[in-house]
Amino acid sequence: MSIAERKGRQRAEREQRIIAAARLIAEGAGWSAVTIRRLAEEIEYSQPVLYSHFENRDAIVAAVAIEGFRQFTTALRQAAREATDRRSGLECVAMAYLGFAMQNPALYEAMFTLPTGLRFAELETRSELKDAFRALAAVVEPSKTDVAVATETFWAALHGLVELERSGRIRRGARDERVAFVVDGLLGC
Amino acid sequence: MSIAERKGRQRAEREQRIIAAARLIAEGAGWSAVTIRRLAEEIEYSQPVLYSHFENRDAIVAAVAIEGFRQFTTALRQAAREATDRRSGLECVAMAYLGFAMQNPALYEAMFTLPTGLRFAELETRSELKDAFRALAAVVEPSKTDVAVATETFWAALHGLVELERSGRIRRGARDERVAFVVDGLLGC
DNA sequence: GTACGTAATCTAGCGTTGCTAGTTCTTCAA
DNA sequence: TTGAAGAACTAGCAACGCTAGATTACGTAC
Repeated sequence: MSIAERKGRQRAEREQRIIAAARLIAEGAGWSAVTIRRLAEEIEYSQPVLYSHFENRDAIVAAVAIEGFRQFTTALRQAAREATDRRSGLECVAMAYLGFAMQNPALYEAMFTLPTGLRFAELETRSELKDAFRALAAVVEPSKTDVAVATETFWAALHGLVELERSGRIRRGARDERVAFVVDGLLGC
Repeated sequence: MSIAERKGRQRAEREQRIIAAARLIAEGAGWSAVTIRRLAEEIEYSQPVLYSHFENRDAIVAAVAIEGFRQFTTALRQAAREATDRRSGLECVAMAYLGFAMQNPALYEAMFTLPTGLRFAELETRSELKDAFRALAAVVEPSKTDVAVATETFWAALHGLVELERSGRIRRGARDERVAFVVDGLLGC
């Protein structure tokens, strides 16, 4: 059995190399630079090999996105741990959210903007995606109103801030004030 | 001069036909179906003709987006006119915002997601884009805090709700509750 | 009315993309 | 040693954005 095990291990390693290469290229030159040919060259295999790992290009983006959600959840949980009270909990998580998105723009794009075919808000939703939502819900939790609604709205506000700031639709620089505004709004309810 | 005028008129008409075709195809089959070849076929001219009107494909998307912003501003202003008090003003505009995005998904995508090279939050920002922001600011206006910050945050929350709802990341159906949540937050500040 | 020069338009094709059919090579068990 | 099964490669298809160069249409001057 050890031969089969070795093969499986090598295959998994190669798959990881594909995902890592995709993420690296995307972060350096944008997702349009992530082509099958470029990835094949990077892992030193021919193009059809990639299709034995992933159904199509979107599936590669999806794999990067899943990895991103794991890292994202970790970042949010750590931020929540540094908080002292409810207000600072919301603030820390909000700033961690924006920081993550700004420091990993291509990763965030894979997670939220690019077509990946990932399922959300459904039964078949992958655990990585549910965990991210729960990490947000954790700091919203002690709320009088519906926690699900509050978390969804909190999430939407943060996602909107990310997208509008990154596309230059709102001013750079007033980020702290806007976050404070969101937190105040949430605390008032 | 009338010959030159006629030519200019016909040229402008053809440009409008390109924009209309792009929008129609995008709304029916997604932006990936909007190819230069397809547009050329639609207006019954060869492909290079399109490049005498627009620098590249992105410029066509941008033209659709500009048209979208005009229509968008009109919709927001009309919604604001139907309001009786501050709360209903925010609610009406918020619902009009979400309604517009959901009824014209491809148009909204051109306006906010696709690369168009449009300038925002700058001196050279086109009037159509500034007008949309002002229509939002109008209902936020009677606020104690910084109106710019409040408007940007309001906008971000609405944009986030659109994107998360459309990509299926938050539940369908609880839209009204989330809008109420946003409005409550804004009124509390 | 005719010839000419400019402007408008088209044909054809380049380089790149995602993806795949068909072939060759490698590996392992009998 | 040999033959089957699996793994990987070569080569190429159709479609994409975009453009150089040939061709046609048209307004103007004689």
